[in-house]
Amino acid sequence: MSRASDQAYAKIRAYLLSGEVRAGEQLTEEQLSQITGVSRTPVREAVRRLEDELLLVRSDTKRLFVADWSRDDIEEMFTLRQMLECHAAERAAQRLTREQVGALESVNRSLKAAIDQSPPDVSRFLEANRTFHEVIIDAAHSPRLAQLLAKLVEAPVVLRTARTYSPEDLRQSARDHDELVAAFAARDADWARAVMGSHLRRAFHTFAKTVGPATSDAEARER
Amino acid sequence: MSRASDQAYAKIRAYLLSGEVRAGEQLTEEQLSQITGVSRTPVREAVRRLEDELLLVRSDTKRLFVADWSRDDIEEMFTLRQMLECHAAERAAQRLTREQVGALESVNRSLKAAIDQSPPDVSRFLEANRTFHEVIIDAAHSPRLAQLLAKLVEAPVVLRTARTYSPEDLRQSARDHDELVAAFAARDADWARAVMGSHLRRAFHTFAKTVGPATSDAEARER
DNA sequence: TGAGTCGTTATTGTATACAAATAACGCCCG
DNA sequence: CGGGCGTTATTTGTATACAATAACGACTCA
Repeated sequence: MSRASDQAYAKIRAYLLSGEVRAGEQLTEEQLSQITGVSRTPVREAVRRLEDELLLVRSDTKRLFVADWSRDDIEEMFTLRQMLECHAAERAAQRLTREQVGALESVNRSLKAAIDQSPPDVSRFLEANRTFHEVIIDAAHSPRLAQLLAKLVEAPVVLRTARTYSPEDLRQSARDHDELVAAFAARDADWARAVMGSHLRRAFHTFAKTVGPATSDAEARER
Repeated sequence: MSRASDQAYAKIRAYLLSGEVRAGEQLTEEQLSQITGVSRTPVREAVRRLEDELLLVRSDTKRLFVADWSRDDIEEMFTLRQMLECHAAERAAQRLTREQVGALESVNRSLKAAIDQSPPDVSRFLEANRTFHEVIIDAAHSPRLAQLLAKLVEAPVVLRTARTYSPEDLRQSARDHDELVAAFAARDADWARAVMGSHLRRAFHTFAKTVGPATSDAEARER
């Protein structure tokens, strides 16, 4: 993408995740233009991307607000991600080359190395994790699937960056990845799908523990 | 949305579907600005939406081209839509109110009326069909799911508008809808999912008949 | 002849000024 | 004192000029 609008995108995103701004708060393009140091034109471009990722939302009259993700929103997002990424794993199992499986192994070695440091290198872990899932999605050879998933994956990954992971959570992730690699090496699509499913569903619960309890549809409607 | 950029969006879309322009052809923002009668600023906004819907694509150097949907692209899209819309049907079965089920029945009556005209009123059929699926997606109470589906549904529906449907295809659609209503009335999520699955998969084949034969991954790579 | 480089033209990206729409405020009237 | 209404201020939307970048073609030098 273009230089200024990319820069704007990155800065606004960082700003949203920094905690300096509360969910539901109004922002103006002018403000963001000052924060990012570029004019409103690229800011508007960046804002549209962030709207698409649901980090920003617009009121019915086009005013801009920081999105407010409830626990239900997050669960919904994980559910959709699981559905799509299980499909990706299934397709990938039928299409991954030997080299790509090797690449997955290598990425996962890096992921484990990040865990084994003390303290664990969380950002390196997240990076390796991201790459691992990316290779699978690429191997699924489904550009639209990749595009849909990109949207879903972005939001929570970033919300997550600030969170603390228990070493056990990290190790379990690594074990899941190992099992995925085994399923891929065996070209067993069902196995791959199943492992991916439990991997992501567990990730949701790990994530949800720090957010709060579930609400029923009826309760949700009251808000 | 805003007046000029909406107008630009509608006009460009109509232009793309009119057949005046070939797949793969390059377009410039300037051209589109002249066609739509608005300046490049709202054109750029419209173009972004159309890129998102994959009716336009950009080269690596940001030049703009008319997207070229292969049969494989279309199949991929239908597969994803099926996955998501089956999920929507399942959720809707657990959430639809009596009134909403009544609304579905009513919409489907209108759909049948459109078929029974001679000649069948295809645009009325498409409109009723669209509404029918919309009610279901709404009832699934999953805004992100709705958002993802909106993207997938848009492209083929519009490509389709010019096509001819056989009366038998239309009647089969109506029967599927009837069965979906029955599944919803019985609150049987599995049934609803299954019917939705076959409904959409058949729609794909009906659609694909007019496009051409499938290609293997290997053949696809050669292009 | 063919690859590489420079200059020209076409196209996209950004800044800015202004127009339109919307919210906020205060005023008047009941 | 409260509610509707008009005015002002804020915010988003659009047009336009200019800057940056990429494609194209001609020319040069092996």
